[in-house]
Amino acid sequence: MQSRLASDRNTWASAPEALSPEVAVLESLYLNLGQHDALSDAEKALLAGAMTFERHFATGQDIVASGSRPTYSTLILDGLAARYKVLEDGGRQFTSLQVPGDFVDLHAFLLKTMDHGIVALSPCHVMFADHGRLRTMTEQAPHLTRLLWLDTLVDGAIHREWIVAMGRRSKTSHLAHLVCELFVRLQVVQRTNGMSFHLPLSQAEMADVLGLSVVHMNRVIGALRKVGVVSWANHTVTILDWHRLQEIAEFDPTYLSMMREPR
Amino acid sequence: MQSRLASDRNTWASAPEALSPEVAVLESLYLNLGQHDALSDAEKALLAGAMTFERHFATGQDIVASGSRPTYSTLILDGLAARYKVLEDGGRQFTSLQVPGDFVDLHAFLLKTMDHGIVALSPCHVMFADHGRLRTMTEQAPHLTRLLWLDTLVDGAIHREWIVAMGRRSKTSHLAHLVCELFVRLQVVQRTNGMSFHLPLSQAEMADVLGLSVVHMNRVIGALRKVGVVSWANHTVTILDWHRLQEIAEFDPTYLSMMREPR
DNA sequence: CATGGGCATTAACATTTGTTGGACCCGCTT
DNA sequence: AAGCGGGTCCAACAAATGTTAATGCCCATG
Repeated sequence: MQSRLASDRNTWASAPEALSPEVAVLESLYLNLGQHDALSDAEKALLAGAMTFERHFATGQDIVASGSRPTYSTLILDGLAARYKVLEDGGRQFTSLQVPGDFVDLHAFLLKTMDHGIVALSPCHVMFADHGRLRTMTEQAPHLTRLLWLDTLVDGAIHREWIVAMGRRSKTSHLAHLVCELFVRLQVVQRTNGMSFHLPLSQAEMADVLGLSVVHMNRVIGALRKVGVVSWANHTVTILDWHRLQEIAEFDPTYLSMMREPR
Repeated sequence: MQSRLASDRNTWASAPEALSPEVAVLESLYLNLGQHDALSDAEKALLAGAMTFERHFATGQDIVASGSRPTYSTLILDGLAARYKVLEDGGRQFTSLQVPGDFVDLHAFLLKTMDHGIVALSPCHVMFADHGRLRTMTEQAPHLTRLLWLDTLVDGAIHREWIVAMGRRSKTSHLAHLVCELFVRLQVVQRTNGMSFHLPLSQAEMADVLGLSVVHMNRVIGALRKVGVVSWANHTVTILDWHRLQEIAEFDPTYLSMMREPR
C-alpha cells in the first residue's frame, strides 16, 4: 500500500474511483507500467497529477530536439515515435521505437540534456509530465518512483537486445526479432489486431532502424515474406506463423519484464 | 541538503568524517556517481551501508549468471567486466563494458531476472549491494535514489551510442568511438595513465564487442594503428592523437552526462 | 486527364566483411 | 629442447551488404 501521496496536489487521490474523464487517455501508461507490478489507483492519480498539457505532432515532426534541455517528459498517448541520432555524413540511426504508453524521454528528467532527437513516425498525440512534479514524486512516492525507474530499465534492456541483434544476428533474424518485440509491446497496450499491427515506417525508415541500406532492407523484408512467417503490406504487419517467427528471431521476451511481481 | 537518512542503520551518517577505513574501496563509486552531481558524505555513508561482502573473480569467470535472480547488485571495485548474451549458434555479443565504480547489474534490483550474463574480463574485485537495503534507500534517500537511477540512465545512453556505432558508423569509427569512450570513463575513476589505459581484451573479445569476426577485428585495429592515432600493444592502448581520434569517432561525450549539476 | 513525387522493387556492379587455412611468436609445460 | 596452446596477423577466396540506376505503382495535385 502506498502511503506517501501528494494528496494536496491531486484531488483524485482520496477518491480513485472518481478519476476524471480526461484521465482515460492515460490508460496506455497504466497498462505499460502495470504490466510489471500492481499499480494502485492512488498511484494512477499521482501520475495523472504530474501531467500537464497535451499536444499533437504530425508525421516527421520533431517531438524533442537533440541538444535541448526539456523541463518535462513526453508520454505517447497515441502514435509511433523514435529516438534517433544523425551523423555528419547525414546517416541516421534510430535507437528505439516508442509506442503508446511509453515515455519517450523520461531519461531527460535526470540526464537533463538530450543527446539525441525524437521524431514522430506517425501522427502522435502526446502529453507532457512536468519534471518538478516528477521530482516531488521521487520524494513522496517511492514505489511509483521505482516503477518509473523500472520503465527506463526496460528501455535499457531493449537497447541491449538491439545491440545483440545488430552485432550477432543475421539481418533476417534481426528483423524477425524486431517484429516479435513490437508485436508483444503493442499487445500490452492493446494496439494489436489479432496477429496484425500497424507499422507506419517506410522501408527507408526501417533501414534506419536496422542500420542497413534501403536496398538491403528491401531484400531482408522480402526474405522474411518468402519464408511465409509474415505478410507486410500497406503498413500492416501480420504474423502468419508466430512459432516459426520466434524461432528465426530466437525471441525470448524475458527482457521485457512482463511478469507482474513486487518491484 | 539530504534529510532522509537511514541513520538508525548507518552509524556513520552523523559523523561522515569518520568513514571507516574499508570504505575507501568505494572511492571509484563516489567518483562515478559524484561526477554527475554533488554527493554528500551522508550519502556516501548510506551507500557504504548498503554494501555487504566482497569477492574476487578470476578472468573469464561469470560474475552474474544469465537467468539468475540476484538479491544483490554487484559493484566493480577493480577490474574490467562485461555484459553479454550468447546465441544458439554460439555467437557471443557484449552489450557493455564495465569499469571500476560501475554497478554491473544495478538494473537487476528492479528487473529481477537477469536476461544476460556478466563475465570478468580481468581479475575483478567486486562488492555486493543488498537489494533490501537499496529498497530502503529508495524509501528514505530520494536524492541518492535519483543518482542511482541516473547511473542506470547513463548506461542506457551508452547503449544508444553503441547502437548508433553498430548501425551507422564505419567499423574504424566504431572502434575509435569505443576507445574515446573507454578513455573518458576510465579517466573519471582515475584508471588512466597519461594518454594510456589498460585494455585486457583479446582481439577475439574485442570482436564480440563490435560484432565482427576476429579477422576483421584485426584489420580494423590495424587500420586505426596505421592512421597513427593510437598505439595498441600488450593490452595497453595509448592515444597518440586525441583530436584526430575524436574526429574519426565523431565522439561527443555529452551522452556520458559528466556535467555536475542538480539532479 | 496529365504529371510529378514518394515509395517499393529489381538488376548490375562495387565494397565490405566473413571464412578458411596457415605462419609466426611467445610463454608454459613436459 | 620439444611440444602445446593461445594469441596476432596475413592471404585467398566466398558471402553479405552497399551503391547506382532504372522501372513501375500509387496518389495528390494542377
